[in-house]
Amino acid sequence: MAAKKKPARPITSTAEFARHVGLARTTVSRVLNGQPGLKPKTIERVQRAMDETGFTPNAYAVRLKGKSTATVGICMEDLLTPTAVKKLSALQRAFRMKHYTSLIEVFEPGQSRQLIRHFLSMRVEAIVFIGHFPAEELAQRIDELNAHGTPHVVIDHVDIPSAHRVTVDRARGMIDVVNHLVARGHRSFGLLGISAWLHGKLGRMHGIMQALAAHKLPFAQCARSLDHLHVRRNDFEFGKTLAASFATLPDRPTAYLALNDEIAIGAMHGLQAAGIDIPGEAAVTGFNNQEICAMTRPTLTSVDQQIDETIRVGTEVLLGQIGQPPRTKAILRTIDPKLIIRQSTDFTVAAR
Amino acid sequence: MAAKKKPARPITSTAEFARHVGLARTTVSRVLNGQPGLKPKTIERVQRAMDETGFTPNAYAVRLKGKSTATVGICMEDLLTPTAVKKLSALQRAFRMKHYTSLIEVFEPGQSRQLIRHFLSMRVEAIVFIGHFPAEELAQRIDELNAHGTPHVVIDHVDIPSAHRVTVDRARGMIDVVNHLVARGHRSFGLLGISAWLHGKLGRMHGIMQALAAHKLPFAQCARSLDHLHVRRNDFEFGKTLAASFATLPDRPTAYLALNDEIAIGAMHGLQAAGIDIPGEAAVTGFNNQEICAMTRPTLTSVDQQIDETIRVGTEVLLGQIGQPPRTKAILRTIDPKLIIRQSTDFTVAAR
DNA sequence: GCTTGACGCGGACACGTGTCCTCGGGTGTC
DNA sequence: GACACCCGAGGACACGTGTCCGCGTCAAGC
Repeated sequence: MAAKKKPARPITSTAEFARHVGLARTTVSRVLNGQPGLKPKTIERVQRAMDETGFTPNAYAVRLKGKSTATVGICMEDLLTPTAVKKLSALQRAFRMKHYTSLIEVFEPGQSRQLIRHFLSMRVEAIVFIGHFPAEELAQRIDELNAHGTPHVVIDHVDIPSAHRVTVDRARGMIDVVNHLVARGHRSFGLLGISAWLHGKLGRMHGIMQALAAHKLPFAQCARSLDHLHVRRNDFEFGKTLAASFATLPDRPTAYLALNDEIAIGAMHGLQAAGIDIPGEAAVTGFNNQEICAMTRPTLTSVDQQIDETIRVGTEVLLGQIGQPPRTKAILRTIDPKLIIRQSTDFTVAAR
Repeated sequence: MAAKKKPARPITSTAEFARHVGLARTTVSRVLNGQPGLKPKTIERVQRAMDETGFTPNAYAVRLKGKSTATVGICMEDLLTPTAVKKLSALQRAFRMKHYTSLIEVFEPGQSRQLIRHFLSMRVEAIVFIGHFPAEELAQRIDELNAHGTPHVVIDHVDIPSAHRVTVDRARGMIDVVNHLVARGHRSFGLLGISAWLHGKLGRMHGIMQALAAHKLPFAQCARSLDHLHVRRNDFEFGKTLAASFATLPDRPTAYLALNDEIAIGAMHGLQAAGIDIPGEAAVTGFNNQEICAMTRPTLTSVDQQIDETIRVGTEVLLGQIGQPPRTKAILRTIDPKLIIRQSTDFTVAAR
């Protein structure tokens, strides 16, 4: 097709390329940048030579000279959390649509300073954080960005007051969950991986307490956690282990609220292994509404994060800062989640 | 902490920064590049000023001048396939360890040429492809890279003869699966999403045929596919739909081999919904051995891709090309998968 | 007081590009 | 044949950095 020859050394500069085509360097440059006043035949000659030689202008030289880099940095908690990666995917697509290039890197505790410096040295126009991070370390990075005047937005991690944040309202999600379970007759709740340190008023715990209070159910008596018995993780095994512990309790709860779908599915597995029927003897809820929720036995009630909406708002917040004077007040936008009811809670408990 | 002041405009050049510190630009540059012959006190003065001002040298200017960009391009099929993202995660970590920066982009059919040009303009030292792509389009890109002299490696996609490739031996995986199922007494097999167009000798179909032949089981009579009845996808729903179709057959197979775990789990769901017991009345196998396999009911027998090993070999192949004369012969390295047996196949069928 | 280093200064060049400018050659028009 | 006009050539500068080199300054050692 295009590239037939094997140039021992590829052409690396416009000057060299222009010599190869038999034109002046400036002429080639004007073709590449679409300037007017050129004979169509000349343009076509350059195009063809580019295809043949595979020459590409050095982006570093272009960006050095040019005003804008059209680049954003994306800092990920990790690349293994499915929902975080989904957000990354949506975000990267959104930026590509707007002709921004994304630099994607993973936040390593203790190394974040270097990472941000790398982004800044690449002259990114903005930085996005996706996921949960060590709070004080992130807060330092945000303060530095604010001082530096680089726009940013933090998605999901909510307890950095000085940061612009976009997050699903997890409290709202848990309120919906609790209301649903209470309506099904449940009065005792096991918490799987949900702790009070999770993000204040928008956190899950806050929603649970608020909802229980609205139903005049005293939290201390109704809700129970066994997280402290095991090493905290966010995967199937953790849920399974927790469920095994709950199964041994004489007065075990009838409903189980998990931090995420993985823990919920693990918990279902653990409860079922102990001979407990779901949803007949125990209800279980997840969080994130991953596709797998519709494929478990029973299918899993879960809370949908509305990722597309989150990313839409996130890019809006970010692009709204570019080219604007720095905002004095931090932005906080919340997204309403959506409860998806499935079989794992589809059983009404007889009132005691 | 570090950044207290709010400079209206951040410092953008070493010259400006040097003026701010009260040193010569060259002196600052020598500090930044760790050259000898500097008073410790001077070094410390520069360090402190960097922390205070948040100044970072312009990477574009540095890379323009410097010899090596220490950058690799990673071209992903998408960011939604869990196993592909796992490979990305491992690969990015591996490169970071070797002080390479990764540029991560998604392959869009029809846009791949622009993408590779972008990588080349960023002067990447090598390019990795992860996943499955439109074959002829990828082949063109590989030819261009070969002509250009840019090292590459393709992970997973195997039917590009001119490309350096690393892949798990999927045929080997299916041979293990079939042997296992035959040993359990199965003689009839339903194929879920597995087609002959999948990659020749290393493809799944080839392994299945080879294994059946070894057991003197005629493929045409033993294996059956209903893929053509539905729109091909790779998710849970596709498996569920296929299973529903198989369930209606009077002489349905006793074992089901799925393209991946998602289809397998969907199929289990579909079969169970039709009242078919697993593994009592039907065996199901997946591929990829994702964590979820241990959490389904029953747990799912699957084939582990050995991702870490794949990535290890992949980086080895890639780094072996950098700085070397281009190889005349394409490299093909295969990784042996590992069958993980679980409940979904744990039942021995009575011989007919 | 003189010599000798140690250390920092500042000029110079190169990297590859975009853009502006002047200039010249070719073409078409009347 | 004279004129204007179009289009490309080529010189110049700037972008921010790394590096080399000669020069000045300051302090310590004799």
